[in-house]
Amino acid sequence: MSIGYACQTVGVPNTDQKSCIMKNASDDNLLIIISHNLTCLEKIINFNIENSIMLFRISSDIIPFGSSIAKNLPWWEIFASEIQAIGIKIQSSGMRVSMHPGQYTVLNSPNEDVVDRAIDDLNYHTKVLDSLGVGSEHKIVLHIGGIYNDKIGAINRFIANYHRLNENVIQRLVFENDDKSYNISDVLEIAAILNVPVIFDNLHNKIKPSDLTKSEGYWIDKCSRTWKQKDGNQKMHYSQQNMLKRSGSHSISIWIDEFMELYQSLDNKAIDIMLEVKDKNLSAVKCINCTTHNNSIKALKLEWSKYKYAILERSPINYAEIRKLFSSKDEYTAINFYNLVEEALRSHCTTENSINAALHIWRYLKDTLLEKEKASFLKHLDDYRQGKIPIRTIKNSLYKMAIKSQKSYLINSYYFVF
DNA sequence: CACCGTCAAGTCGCA
DNA sequence: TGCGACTTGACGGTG
Repeated sequence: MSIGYACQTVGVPNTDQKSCIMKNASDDNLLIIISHNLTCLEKIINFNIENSIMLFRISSDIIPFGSSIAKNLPWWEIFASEIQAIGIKIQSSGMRVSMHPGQYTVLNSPNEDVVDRAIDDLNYHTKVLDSLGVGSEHKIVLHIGGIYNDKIGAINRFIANYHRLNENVIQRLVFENDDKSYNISDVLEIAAILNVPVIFDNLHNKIKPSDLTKSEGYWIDKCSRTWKQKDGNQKMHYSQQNMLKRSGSHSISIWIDEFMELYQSLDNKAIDIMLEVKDKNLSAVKCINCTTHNNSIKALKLEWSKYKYAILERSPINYAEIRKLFSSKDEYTAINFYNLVEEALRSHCTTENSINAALHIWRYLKDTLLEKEKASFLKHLDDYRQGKIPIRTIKNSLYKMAIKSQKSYLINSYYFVF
């Protein structure tokens, strides 16, 4: 089983992709952005390897306007060596990557122009994966599309347009159930006709179920039969509803108890799980640590080093509780640890606790700083105490100081993420 | 540096 | 027929 995350990282320095608006999409500007984005992708892949994250979705925005304005800009030749180097890292580490055109790529539109653009978009996504040199188990995930008051007609059009796709696109294509139009049994029916693998998305299935009497396990098992040898392990998408937002919004983090219910229920643990969640790699590492038993103590202590100041800031009680957990000779589990982490992160910071955490970070930095920087920090702290500035301002300046002093222990801390 | 409107994309519900 | 909502993260401009 590999567990991964989509498109971007949280708390990993220098991995933020760039984009631009259409009016700035000159060849020169696009090349600058593409070069930057490829550098970011390489750093993300490095991070994934270092953290044993073996599943990752590459952002469709890696090449801005890749299926339109940049279509004839031969980025795959200009950056051939960079792309190849990234591809080698992916393959030699055993990582599996994928791409996922968004809701605006609609293959079954009655509008021919929209269909043409969808085909261009699928060609573009295929070009990215082909350029990396990765095999056909590195997939492109597509939704079926719209209904247009005639679902049968829309499905027939989808099938007809599917046959217009190039063979190299078809080799990578997989279909996913959505939360509005095509539920899991709709997708399985279409996929059976076209002999295409199916991704089961648990949250979409909760919002638009096909049959309330069937369990998630039932659909996962059905989907498993659509995956052939050349497609690699079965994949699914997993996410949880953010209870504070509208239906379909992804949760801030993957709450571990709920995830473990799914994990325990899986008959086939060889499935790969793509998490769709706001905290990205943080949840991926969490779920990996809770489902892997080798080196888990070492991995958990590393996690603790990253989470500790974010927790101190919110819940000194849980901070103490986790320290106790690690110092005890009793057996402790990753799940116990993450339950305490989650509980702390759901709490709010008091001014006093925020200052305390900031001072803990400050202790690591103050000896490396100039008098001017020290004075500035103390002034900031005073302004925060008086409610003149938000804690974010202090965190940002501490982060800059951590970068400047090359304190990797601090740079990697999730204190700066939350 | 913080804040917030805008941008891209296609569909669908509602005047 | 046309418009706004929906979604997403970064842009781009303001203060």
